[in-house]
Amino acid sequence: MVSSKDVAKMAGVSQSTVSRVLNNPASVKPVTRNKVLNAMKELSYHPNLIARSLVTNSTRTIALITGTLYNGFFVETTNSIINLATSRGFKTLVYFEGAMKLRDVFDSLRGQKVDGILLSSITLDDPMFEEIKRSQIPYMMFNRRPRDGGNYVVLDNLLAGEIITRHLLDLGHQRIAYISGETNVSTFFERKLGVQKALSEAGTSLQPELFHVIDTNPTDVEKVTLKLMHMSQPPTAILCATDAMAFACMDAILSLGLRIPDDVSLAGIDDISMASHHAIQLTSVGHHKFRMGEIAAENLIEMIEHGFSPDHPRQIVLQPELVIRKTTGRKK
Amino acid sequence: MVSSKDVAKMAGVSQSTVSRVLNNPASVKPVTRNKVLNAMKELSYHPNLIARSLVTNSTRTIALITGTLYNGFFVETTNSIINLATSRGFKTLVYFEGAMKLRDVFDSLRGQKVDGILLSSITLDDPMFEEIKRSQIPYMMFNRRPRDGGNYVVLDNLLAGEIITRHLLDLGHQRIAYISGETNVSTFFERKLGVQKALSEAGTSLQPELFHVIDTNPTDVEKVTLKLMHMSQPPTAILCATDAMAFACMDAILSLGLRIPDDVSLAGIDDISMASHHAIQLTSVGHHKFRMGEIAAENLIEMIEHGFSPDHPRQIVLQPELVIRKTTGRKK
DNA sequence: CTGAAAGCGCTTACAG
DNA sequence: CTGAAAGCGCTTACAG
Repeated sequence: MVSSKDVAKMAGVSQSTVSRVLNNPASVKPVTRNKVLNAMKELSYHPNLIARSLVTNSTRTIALITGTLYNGFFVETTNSIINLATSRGFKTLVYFEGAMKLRDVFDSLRGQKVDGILLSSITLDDPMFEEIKRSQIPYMMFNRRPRDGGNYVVLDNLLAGEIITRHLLDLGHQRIAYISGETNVSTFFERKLGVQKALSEAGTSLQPELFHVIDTNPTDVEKVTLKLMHMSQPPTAILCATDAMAFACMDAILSLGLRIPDDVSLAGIDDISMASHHAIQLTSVGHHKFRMGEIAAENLIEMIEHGFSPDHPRQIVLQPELVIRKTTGRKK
Repeated sequence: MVSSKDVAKMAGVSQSTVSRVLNNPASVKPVTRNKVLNAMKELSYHPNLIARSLVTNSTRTIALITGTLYNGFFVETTNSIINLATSRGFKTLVYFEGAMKLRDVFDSLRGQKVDGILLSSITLDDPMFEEIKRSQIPYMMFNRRPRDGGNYVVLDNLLAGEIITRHLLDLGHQRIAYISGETNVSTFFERKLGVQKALSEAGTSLQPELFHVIDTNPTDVEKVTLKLMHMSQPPTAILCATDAMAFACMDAILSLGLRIPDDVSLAGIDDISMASHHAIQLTSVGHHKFRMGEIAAENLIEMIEHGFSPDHPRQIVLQPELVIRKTTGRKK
């Protein structure tokens, strides 16, 4: 491998000068600079970024710890995060939730000297939150947040749950099923609170046989959907805690030969882009245009470049918007 | 930051010994080893992987250069690639096609000392291909390949194009439109060849007014679909070169109030998982079960760990399977 | 504007 | 089984 020492020798200068033309070209005389530049080209020299990182203690790399791409929401955030990071000259190391324990990912990240961390994968009372704060590495959580404190950008999930439930109530639905993910996660915890709030304001409540907390994978959603629709008195509307779950739910409903919304109304939360496809037309509530991924990445990079104080956390809450499409209808 | 020197001091041993308990614990006496281990825990020591990489010349990191996640095909490969890499102890640096020039990505990768490269983003006559080979970095291409040579895993795209076209011909369609991506990319080049082959075997050919080569983004697909359906004599079937394009095409057809397949048949290529959703039911041809992403990652890691010879390239061609769903029907 | 020297935090022969 | 020394390829004061 050709090193800056080789370039220096060929150009007849010192290694320091080679380093300068790389990092502060204005500080070296044009004639010298050109000699160095030519030697670099001649030897097709590529500076060893590892060596540079060791001394500068910066890698221009961020880590993204995200929920699975089988959830279209994370496809969108992953896409915008990586694109934004790239445009700002950062590389992105991607980790999927569940493939490794958060604690191991985090230990590895410390050794790797990433400049910042973006994560969606944190539970309400996650013990890792303290460690992350203690590590002093700039971080930004998105979509989910710990019970209190920290830097994050999230949807107003309580309001989202409330709005979408009220929409179903307004259509005359009384038997509303709610399929949720585990409530040790802020999104599911808060969305459920919103659902309950809207129901109680309507003088009713979440009925135990219509409320299911499950793993969010398509198979489990399908199973519980079949169970619901096979009840002696099935729900007239099903609300899923995410659009990704609503897609799986829709798949199961249609597989039964039932029609949406004629036989059962269906709604989701997140308003991901596939929801607007003409073959889907899912009623949902979300924040599509606010670009949560970009907000997260932008704030993180600002913290990396301009410093941050733990005393002034960045807490951004996006307002949800109801988007009524074709999967919800008046109760017959 | 606490370094191995601090650990050594606290444990009363040399830095070499600290390094040994990390890399070859069996070679150090249990008593000594425990003293070191305790010191590490006490100081909550995390070895600096950057420093290690500088001397071992290995980063346990691979780079993935992939097409956009707005194409569901790449969602699936990205997901399986990162999961497989993680399970083998590799980190994954992700780059999206288009966000940076391939040449810049590649220059950056050299400096970063990634252990291997996985890329879908290469054109038939891409000048970068020579550079990649010359760099000696293990690499594996997937989905697309250069005109000749190299390590890759691809679908038999010609056969795929042929099979799906024959399916449409068998249903009695004669006015078959074909919407393709740029043919300087192997997938589109070969799929088109397959389409032409099937048509010519049926005594017909690709008619210029029904053949469109466009950028694969949804907006352009929708535009060309509208143009097609507004012809005085519209096609009775539309074939899209990828499922992702077919989804956009479907969206446009449905927005016109037309029914699929009653008014027009629609088919794609890739057989991505969303194609089987009951609200979509897209007829397609692909290799779903062969897990292209995993094959690519597995081969790359094998090359990294056991070496590779440019004289024996790894060239894997997956056989396509036709999956007839609900979007294609007999010509009326 | 440029060079010599030290140092970033590891690993790796080498010697004992 | 363990330690002292050198070195990986850069950058960064410091001096001139």
